[in-house]
Amino acid sequence: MECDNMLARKLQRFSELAREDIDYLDDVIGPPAVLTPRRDIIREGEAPEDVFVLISGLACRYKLLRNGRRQLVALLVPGDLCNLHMMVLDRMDHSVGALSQCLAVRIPKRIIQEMLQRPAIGRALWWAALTDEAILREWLLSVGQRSASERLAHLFYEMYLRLQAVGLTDDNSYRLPVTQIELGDAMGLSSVHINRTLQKLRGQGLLAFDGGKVVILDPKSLMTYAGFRDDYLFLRGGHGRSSGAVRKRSRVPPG
Amino acid sequence: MECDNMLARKLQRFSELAREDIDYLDDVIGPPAVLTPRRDIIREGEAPEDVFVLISGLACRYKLLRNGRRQLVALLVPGDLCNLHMMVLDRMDHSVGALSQCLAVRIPKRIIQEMLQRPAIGRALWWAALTDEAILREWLLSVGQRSASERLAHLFYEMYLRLQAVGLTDDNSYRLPVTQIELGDAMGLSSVHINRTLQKLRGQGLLAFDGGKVVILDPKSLMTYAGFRDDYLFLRGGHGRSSGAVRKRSRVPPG
DNA sequence: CGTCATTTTGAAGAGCGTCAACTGTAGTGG
DNA sequence: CCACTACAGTTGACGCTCTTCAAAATGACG
Repeated sequence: MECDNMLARKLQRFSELAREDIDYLDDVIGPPAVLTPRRDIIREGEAPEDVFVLISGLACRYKLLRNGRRQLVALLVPGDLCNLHMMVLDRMDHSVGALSQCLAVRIPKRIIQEMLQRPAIGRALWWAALTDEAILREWLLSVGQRSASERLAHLFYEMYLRLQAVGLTDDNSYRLPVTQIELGDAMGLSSVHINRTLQKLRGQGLLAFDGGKVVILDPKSLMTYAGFRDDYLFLRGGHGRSSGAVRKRSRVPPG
Repeated sequence: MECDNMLARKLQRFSELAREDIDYLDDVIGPPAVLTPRRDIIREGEAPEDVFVLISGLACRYKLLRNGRRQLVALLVPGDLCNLHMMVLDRMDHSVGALSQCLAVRIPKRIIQEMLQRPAIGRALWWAALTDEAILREWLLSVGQRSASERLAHLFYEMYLRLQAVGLTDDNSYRLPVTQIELGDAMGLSSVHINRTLQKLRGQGLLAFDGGKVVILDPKSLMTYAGFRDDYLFLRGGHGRSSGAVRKRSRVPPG
C-alpha cells in the first residue's frame, strides 16, 4: 500500500484527476500515524484540528447509548476519510475507532478547505460524502428489514466489493479483522445470534468467517440470498439495472 | 410559509448569508409545484435534471426490498433538499415520496453547481448534507439498539425539534401526517406493534399521537425516556454537553 | 501453565411479527 | 339516504426470531 496516494486513488474512483491535482494531494499529505487496534481515533463531542484518512487497516464509526449498547454505523476501509465532517461541523456526532492496527494520515482542516476550492477535488469529496451516506441508508434498510442471515450475507458481500475496489481481496476471500461481538454491534444483533447465524450461512455453503478471514464460497448464490444490488456503492462502471421492485406493504401508489 | 426563501432560511441556520447571496437564492428559485400525497417525487434509479426543495408538507426517503418490505430512511420537512445527490451522482440510490400534500420548488442542476461556487452557500450545502447524514446515523442507532417505545419516543422528539426549527410547532404539539403503517416502515416495526407501543406511551403520559397530530405531553420526561441528546441535529446554539456515556458491551478501551 | 478474551453451546423466555377479525370513518355511486 | 368499497386503526391469539443468562470450550499470549 503506497501511503501517499491512497487518498488520490480513492478520489479518482469518482473521476480522473489532473496531474497537478494529484501532485497537490501528494504534497499535502504528511507521514502516517500508527493506530493501536481497539482504540478510539476520534471521540464523539470532540473537534479535532485535522482530518484523518485511513491508509491501511479497518476502522469503524460508532455511537453509544447510556446503557452501554453500541451501534457501529460504518466500517472504514483504506482510502476512507474519517472525519470530513469537521470541515463544516463544530464537533463529532459519533466516534471513530480502530478495529485492527491502522495507519492514518492527518490533513489540517485548512488544507481541506483548499482542496474544496479545486473543482475536481471538491467534487470528488462530495462524491465520497454522498456515497458514505448511501451506504448508511443501505445499512438502515438491512437492520430495519432484513433477517439476521440476510443482514450478515449482505454485509459480507458489501465488504467484498468495497475491499475489492481498493485491491484488498484475494480471489474470493478477504481479511475482516472483527470479532463476532463487533459484528453484532454492527448489525443490531447479539453476538450469540451472530455465532449461530454464521454457522447457518456456512452450512448453506454461502460463506465462511473464521479468525477474521471471510471466504465467499458461492458469490452468485450469496448475492441472490442477500438480495444484493451494488447500485448504492457507486463503483466505477457499476451502473445498476432499473429496479423492478415490487411493493406489498408500501402504500405509495405507482405515481 | 413564504415559498421563495424557505431554502435561504434553511441555509442560514448554518450561518448568516450576505444580502447578495440571499438575493441570488431568491432569483434562482422558480414557482413551486404541488405534489399529491402518497406519490413518488423521485424514484430509485432515476436521474432527475432538477433538485427539489421541499417548501411545505412532509415527505420521506425510502428503500424497497424485492419482497415488498419498505424502510423509510429519512423524513423531509420544509426547507430540506430532496436530491442534492444528483449534483454529483448519476442516479438515485433511493426514492423520495410525498407523505402529505407538498409544495416543492425545482432548481436546475446547473444552478446548484453555481451555488457551490459561492463559498457561503457552498459551505451551507455541505452543512445540510452532513447533518442529514448525522440524522441517518441516529436512526440507525435507534433501529439497531433501542426498544420499540424508545425508538418512537426518540423519533417524535426529533421531529418536534426539527419542526420547531422551521416554525411548524404549536406550543407542545405539531402535525405529523403519517399513518401507523408508515411509522412502522420508518422504525423497522410492524404497524400492529406501533399501535400497541403508541398506547403504552400515551398511557405513560409521555406523548399522544392521533389523526396525524402529535402532542408532547411531558417534554422533559420524554427526552429522558428516549435518551435524547440534540447534539446530532446541529441546531443553532444547541451545543451538546460532553457525553458522559458509559460502555458495557463495547470493547474499545478508553484510548 | 494460567489468564484473558472470544467462541460455542444449551436452555428459557421476551419482544415483536403474523394472521385474522372487527371497528370506525370517509368516499363513491345508486 | 343507503349500500358498497377501501383503508387506517384496533384487538386477540399464537408463535417465531432473537435475547439473555450461564457455562464450557477454544485459542492467544505472557
